[in-house]
Amino acid sequence: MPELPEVEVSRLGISPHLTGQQITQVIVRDRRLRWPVPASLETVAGATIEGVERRAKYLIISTTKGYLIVHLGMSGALRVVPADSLVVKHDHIDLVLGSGLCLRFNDPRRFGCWLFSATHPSADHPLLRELGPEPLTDAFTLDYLFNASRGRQQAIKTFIMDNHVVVGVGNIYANESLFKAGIHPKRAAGKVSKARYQRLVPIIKETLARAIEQGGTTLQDFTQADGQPGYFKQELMVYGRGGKACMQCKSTLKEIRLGQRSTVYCPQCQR
DNA sequence: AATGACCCCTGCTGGC
DNA sequence: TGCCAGCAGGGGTCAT
Repeated sequence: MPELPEVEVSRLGISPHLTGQQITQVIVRDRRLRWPVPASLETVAGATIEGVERRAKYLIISTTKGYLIVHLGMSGALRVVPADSLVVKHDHIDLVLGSGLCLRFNDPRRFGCWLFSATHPSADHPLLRELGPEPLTDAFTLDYLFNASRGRQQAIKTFIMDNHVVVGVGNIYANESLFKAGIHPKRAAGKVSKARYQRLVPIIKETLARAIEQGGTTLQDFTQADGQPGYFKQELMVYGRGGKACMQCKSTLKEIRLGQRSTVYCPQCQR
């Protein structure tokens, strides 16, 4: 679920309910997340929320008493619900708000995290300080990506999924973007021509941006008890379609593993 | 420095 | 129907 678009959609969905609200209570039901939830998390009780930002797939909740760093991992979800809503399995954390609502975190696999930072984490926190540029900003350019790729033997797919290179390109969008750009996922990043990066960079931006727009469906369902949308499934050209026909040339799509992740491509369209 | 393997965890699917 | 292997949208850490 949480690709960059989903995280951004979550941010847009929760931000209006959080900003300006006082945190009346912090409820931690299970501390066993990616890292143990620190006791310092509870110190934001009584603080007022100033805003919610996103950096890569991290959400940063700014409060008058410090910053919360939230990651959804593979299966995490954030919802704004009435504070007395029935707690279900895997509801690990609540931020109870003065409005009577609460921000509720559910995460079956517990790969997500909730951490506290006294200072703004984007520049100095170990998890955030080494991150590459945001793909949807002007910092992510053809020249940047091309220069970063020179000398790299690594497969281009793992290269564009590397958060040091560019953040937020998850497995789905790496597959889809390389297909649209006509680039074979195993090709060495350093051997892809500048002309092909010139195609790839805007394709990554467009693919992510459109998915955020589609995430609007999730946004509408946001306060409902459960919304399990499959809204970009119908747009996927290769992801999850191994063995099926290429939508462009009808060749059989190949599925391989690259960096422990399923990788699907068209051997005809992608070189 | 760069690269790849491994692991964290639960839930779902597909094969037998 | 039940059981089990394999896989899942992330990413930090460690060994090479």
